[in-house]
Amino acid sequence: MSVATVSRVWNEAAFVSPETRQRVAAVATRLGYSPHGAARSLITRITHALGVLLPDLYGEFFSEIIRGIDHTAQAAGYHILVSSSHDSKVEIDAVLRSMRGRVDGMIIMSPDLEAQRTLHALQGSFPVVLLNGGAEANAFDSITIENHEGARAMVRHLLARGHTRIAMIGGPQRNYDAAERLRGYRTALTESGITPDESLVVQGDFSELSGHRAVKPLLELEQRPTAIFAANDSMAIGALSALHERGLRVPEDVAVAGFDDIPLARYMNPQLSTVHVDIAKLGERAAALLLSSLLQGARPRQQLQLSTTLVIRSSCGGLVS
Amino acid sequence: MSVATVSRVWNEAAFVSPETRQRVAAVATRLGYSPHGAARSLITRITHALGVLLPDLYGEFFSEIIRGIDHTAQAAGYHILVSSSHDSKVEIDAVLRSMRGRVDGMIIMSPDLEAQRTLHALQGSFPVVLLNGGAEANAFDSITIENHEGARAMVRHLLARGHTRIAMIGGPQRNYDAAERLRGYRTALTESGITPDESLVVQGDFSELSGHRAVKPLLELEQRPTAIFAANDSMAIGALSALHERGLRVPEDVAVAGFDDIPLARYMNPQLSTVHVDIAKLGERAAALLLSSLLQGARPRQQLQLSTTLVIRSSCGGLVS
DNA sequence: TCGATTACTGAAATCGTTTACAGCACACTC
DNA sequence: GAGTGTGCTGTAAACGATTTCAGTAATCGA
Repeated sequence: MSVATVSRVWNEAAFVSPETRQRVAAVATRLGYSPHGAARSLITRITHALGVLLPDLYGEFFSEIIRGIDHTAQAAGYHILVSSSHDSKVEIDAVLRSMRGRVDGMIIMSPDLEAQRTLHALQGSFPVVLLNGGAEANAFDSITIENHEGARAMVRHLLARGHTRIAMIGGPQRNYDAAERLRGYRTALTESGITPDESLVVQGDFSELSGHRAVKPLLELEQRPTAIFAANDSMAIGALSALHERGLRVPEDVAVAGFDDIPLARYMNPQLSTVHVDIAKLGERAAALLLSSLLQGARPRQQLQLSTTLVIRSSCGGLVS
Repeated sequence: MSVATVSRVWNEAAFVSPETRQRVAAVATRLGYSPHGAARSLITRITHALGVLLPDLYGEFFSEIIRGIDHTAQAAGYHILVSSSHDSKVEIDAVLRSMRGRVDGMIIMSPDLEAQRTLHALQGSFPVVLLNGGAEANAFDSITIENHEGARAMVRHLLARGHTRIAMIGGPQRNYDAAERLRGYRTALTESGITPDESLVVQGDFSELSGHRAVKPLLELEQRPTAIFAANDSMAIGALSALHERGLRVPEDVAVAGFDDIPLARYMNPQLSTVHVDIAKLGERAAALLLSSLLQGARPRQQLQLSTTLVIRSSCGGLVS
């Protein structure tokens, strides 16, 4: 019984007589044999694994992304190899190197604008899908959220409700999504003839704590804002709790809105108005994009945009009457 | 220039003259060379990857677990290969097989009591750490949460606050954690001379929605409960929102408590009392346990228990005065 | 000057598969 | 009965690294 025959049985390929097939199968189960992944990948050049590079694994946003990626990957028989928290060029390089030969392609989310440049060198050498990639997006397959449109729509809604002093809690500096959302905020304001007041923009870092902290300076302004728009839900939730602690009612005293629509947004009290992003779908689409480029081989680059929808709940006072 | 020399340069092993080292390094960067993972693993029998099997990737609990695992794994130069949602024996087998030769060891979380039996066969063949494994736990390295103690402590606190009709929203059937928490609830009741009333126990599935739904039957009881203890925070949050919708005040009308202390618990309104579990640490410990068994080789099996602490916030009325 | 030691480099086996190719029996055709 | 398929199985060469062992040149001591 040669190894070749065993291999053929295992792959259900070529002509193998039923009896040998039986015999091999029997021995295999008896010995508890299963093929060695690394050895197979070595010769077939297929690993059945997708690399996933994320900036961080904190919070529901990333949990949802991973869930989405894993969902479609698994359906296609792929595993995912996760690595997180890589912003600097050196780190990204290291991860990329250590994943060589272990994955068939990569999904890279690196909203840090600096790190984007690192990716430039990668171009074409290796199947890559960029998630929320900024400038470099069109050099790769990529998928992004309609950040600008989403933020603009939310601010327009707040304006329609009569708010004129709308504050924004921004995201981390150098973060692509954050920058786009801020831009959308400014667009909406100027479109309705309001000059953005820079004292109304406080910088956060997408964490609940930073949202909590951002409230103080805003309330100390001479002219208090009547609405606060946070660049993501976590910060909006932080802001919500800070407002409660100060005895301010939401939405009566201050309206609050977020961005992302993480699962818990609707369970807040008051329920959080936000810009809905189907985060899991973002992951699913990214995985699908990568898989299609793996299976189809060369094809023109694709740039996808995931649309957002406004979800008006009670934290901003409900629908415009 | 032979491949052997290149290998030596790359591994910084043995004697290589500085000049050759230079030359190799130069050519390597010029060609953008980096070693092939699968090929290395094949001969060294080291993959520098940890397999992670989770029942599901939904919610903050799992996101925190992954974060914890990834954190220590990454510090040790390991990646993690994730696979989710495997309850049936067939699925678990398939994943285990497909990971052979791709990972050095596995962290398996499979709270489903049925699936546990599947693992039995694995024993000893392969480094495995069980996360919250029930019956099979002592056949492997394992780490569990003090579910029973945590639940007991919380119910005792509610009793101390004068509640006598305490309802419980339980977790999925056949789930080890859920079963232990329920057991702790019953222990606390009987310890203080109260016979557990089965009509006060509603089954959920750890999701927010199920927590939300569980409230209705409880409020329709002739003798309403004055406190609701949910087997996890997600369900507690669901219950909270259901109570608000019905115009009931928390904690004045009904006290609510959860289990896990997910990051958002403290941002709820009212802030959620809960049993604190350092979830990320659970993941970290599991990874550390696995890594230590990989590096140290044979050593006696270890069983760890992660302790819990009571976090009393306002949703159950605060501290006992 | 010669052998021994040292410092480095190369040849070749190895890991566990896949796969092209060759080989072998048997049946079929002419 | 010779030639030609057909159906199956085995041999051996990959894949890209690591590692043992042997080989070579330079250095050293006597």
